[in-house]
Amino acid sequence: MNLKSLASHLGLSQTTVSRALNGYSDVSLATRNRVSEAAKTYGYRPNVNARRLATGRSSVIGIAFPTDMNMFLDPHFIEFLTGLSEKASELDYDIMISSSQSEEVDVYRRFAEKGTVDLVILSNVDLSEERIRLLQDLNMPFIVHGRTATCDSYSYIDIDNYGVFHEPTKMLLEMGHDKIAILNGHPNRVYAIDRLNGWQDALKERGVTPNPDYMRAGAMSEENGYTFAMEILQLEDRPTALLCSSVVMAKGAYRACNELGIKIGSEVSIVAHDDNVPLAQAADMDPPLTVTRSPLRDAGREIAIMAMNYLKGADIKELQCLWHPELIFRKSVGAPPRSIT
Amino acid sequence: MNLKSLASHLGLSQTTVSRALNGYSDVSLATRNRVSEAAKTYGYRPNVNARRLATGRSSVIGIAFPTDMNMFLDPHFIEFLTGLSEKASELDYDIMISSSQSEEVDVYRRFAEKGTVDLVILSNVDLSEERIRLLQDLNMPFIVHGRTATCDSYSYIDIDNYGVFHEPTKMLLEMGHDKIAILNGHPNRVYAIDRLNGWQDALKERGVTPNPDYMRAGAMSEENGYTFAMEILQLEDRPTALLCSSVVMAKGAYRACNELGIKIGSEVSIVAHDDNVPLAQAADMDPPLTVTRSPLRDAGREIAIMAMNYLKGADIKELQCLWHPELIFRKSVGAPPRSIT
DNA sequence: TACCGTTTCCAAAGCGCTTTGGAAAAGACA
DNA sequence: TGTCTTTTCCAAAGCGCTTTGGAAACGGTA
Repeated sequence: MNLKSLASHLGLSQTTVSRALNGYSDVSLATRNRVSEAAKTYGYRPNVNARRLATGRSSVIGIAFPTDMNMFLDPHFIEFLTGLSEKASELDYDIMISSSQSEEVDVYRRFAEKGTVDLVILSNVDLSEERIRLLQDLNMPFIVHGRTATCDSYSYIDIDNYGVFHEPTKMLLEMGHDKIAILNGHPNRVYAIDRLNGWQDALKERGVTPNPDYMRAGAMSEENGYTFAMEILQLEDRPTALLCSSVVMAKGAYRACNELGIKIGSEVSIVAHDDNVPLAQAADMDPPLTVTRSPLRDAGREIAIMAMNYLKGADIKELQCLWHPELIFRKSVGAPPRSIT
Repeated sequence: MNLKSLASHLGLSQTTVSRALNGYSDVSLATRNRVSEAAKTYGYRPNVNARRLATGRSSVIGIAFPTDMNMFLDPHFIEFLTGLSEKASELDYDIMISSSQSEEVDVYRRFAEKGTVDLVILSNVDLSEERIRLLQDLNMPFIVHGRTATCDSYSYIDIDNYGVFHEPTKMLLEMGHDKIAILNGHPNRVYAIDRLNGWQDALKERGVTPNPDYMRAGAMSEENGYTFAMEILQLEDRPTALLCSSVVMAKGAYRACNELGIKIGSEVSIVAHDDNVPLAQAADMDPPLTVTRSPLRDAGREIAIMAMNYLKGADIKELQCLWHPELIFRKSVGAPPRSIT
C-alpha cells in the first residue's frame, strides 16, 4: 500500500493525502480525518527511503564506535545510548552505529559522504578534539555529549562536572574532613579534568593543599576502584574521605574497605557521582552511598530531543544544556574519625 | 556531484556510468576505467537513499535492544556487536539499532513496516521463541545468533555449546576428577541448557551422577562467579573442579578461591568458556586459565557475511554455521588433590 | 453584480538512482 | 558482400514520496 493507491482509494490526489498526513494547514479538517482514518485501516506507512530522497533528510542519528577503544564495553556509554535510542524511537528517528578499525574520523567522513545520517553524536571527548574540527569542516551537524574548550561554537549537553566534585568536597570539608582523596575517570577526558579542578579549588578555598598521593585516575571500572582504594587506604597518612567518579568505582572501593576492615561511614566517608546505571544502584549498597546524581539515560533522551530541534533549525543557544546534579546524602558519609568535637 | 553531472562530464549516459560503477559486464574495460577514474577525482558517491528507493534494498542490518533487559550492558553482547559492526562496515552495510520500552517484537514490527532494514539479527534466544515466529510471519529476513528447537527453518550461527562443557568434563574425569561443579549462564538461554546437558552426559557416561549441589546458573557476571564459587567451595564435600560459562565468571571464581585460600591448579581446577572479550584475558590470569575458546567478535564478523549472502539469495543450508571451540590447556587445571597415584 | 481574499485541492515536476528494452557498432562467418 | 552474433552503449520509465505554483470553489464586501 503506497501513497498513490491510498489516494485513489480516497478519490483524492497524492498531494492532498501527503499534506493531510504531514499536518499541513491547507487541507480541511474533514478530509484530514478521512485520510488518517483510511491510512489506519489500510495500514499505510510511508516509504522512508522515498521520503528521504524527496526531502533530503534521513532522520537518522549516527554514532561512531571505534573498536580499538573499549568505549562500548563501558556501561556508562551504553546507559547513555539506551536513553538516546529510546527517545529517538519515540521521535521517529533512527540510530545508526558504525565502526572503523582505524580512525573514528573515517566513520564521520563516510557518514558525510554517503549522506546516510543527518547528525552525529560525539561522546567521550578529550580536550584536544580534532573530531570536532573535522565535523565542522565536513559541514556535518553534530551534538557533543560533554564539552571542550571551543564549546561556544557547537551544540552540547553536559553536566557541571566541576560542581560534581566541588560540592561534595566543600561539604566534607565543612564536616571536618580535610584528607579527601579522589578516584577519577580517565585523565584525558574533559569531565575528569573538570572534576579534578572542582576538588582542587574546593580544597584551596579552605586553605588545604591538594595532596598528590590522594589522586588516582583511570577507566571507571570496579577493578580500578578496588585497586586505587587499596593503594590509597594503605598509605601511612590515609584519607578520611573518598570521592569516586562513578558508582561502579565506588563498588570497588567498598570492596577494598571491607577487605581492609575499614568501616564506611565512620572510619572513611565515600561519595560518588551516580550516573544511575542499573547494575550499580547506590541506594542498595551497604551502607547506602552518598552521591551526586545525574542519570546518563536522561542525558541520552535529552540529546535525542536536541538532535530533533537542531535539525528543525533551532537556535544554537537553545542547544547548549548544562545540568546540575543533585547531591543525595546517605549513610556512606559521616563525621571524620578522631574529630575534635 | 551526482550521477547526472558525472555522466555529462564524461560524455556518457547515466546508465553507462551507473553500470560501470556497479560492475556490470556490458561496459567496455576502457570506459569502465575512465568512469571509475572520474568518479574518484570528482569525489562522486552515489546517494544511498536514491539507490535504496530504486533497488528496494536498504543494505541495513537491524538490531533491537529492549531497554528493560540489560543485554546491552553485557560485555559479551557488545563484543559480538563490535565484530558485526566492523565487518558490516567493510561490506558496506550499515547497522541500525532500535529500542522500544515495551516489547522487542514491536521493534521488529516497526522495522518491517518502515522498510528501513533488510534483515535483523536476533541474540540471546530462549527455547520458546515467539520472536522467531513473528519475524517469519512478517516475512522479515533474520539470522539468529544461537539456536532454538526449530533451527532447521532459519539461518543461524552458533557454537557447539554441548561440547563446550562436555569436552572439558570428559578431560577432567580422565584426569581423575569426579566432583565437577558448573557455574552456568542464564538458565533459560539455549546455550546454557546445551552446556548443562554436555556436563551431565559426560558425567553419566563415566557413571557419575550429577550432583545438584554443584550446579549454579545466572547472569555471567564477575559478581555471580564470585558468589557461586563461594557457595560451592564452602560445601562440606567441595568439588575439585569448576566449569565456568565465561571468563568473566571465572574471574569471580578466582577471587573466591583467593579469599578462601584455595590454590587454583592444584587444590581446585578451573576451566571456562572464553568468548575472548578484551577485558577478560584468560591467558593473563594467575594462574593462566584453561578455556574452550571461540571469539565472539569472530561470530559477529561471520554473521555480517552471512547477512550479505542471505540477501544475495544464498541457500539456507549454507547459512547455518556451527563452530567447534578449541580447548586451550593452561595452568589452572591439574590433577585432583588427594588423588590415588 | 463584480471584486477580492480564503480555503481547499491538485497536476506535475522533481529527488538521484537502477533497470528494461532496445539500438548502434563491431566482429565473425559464410 | 550480406547476415548473424556479440559487444557496447543509451533513452526513458520507474522507485514512492514531497513540494511548487497554481486553480477552483467559497464567502464576504462594496
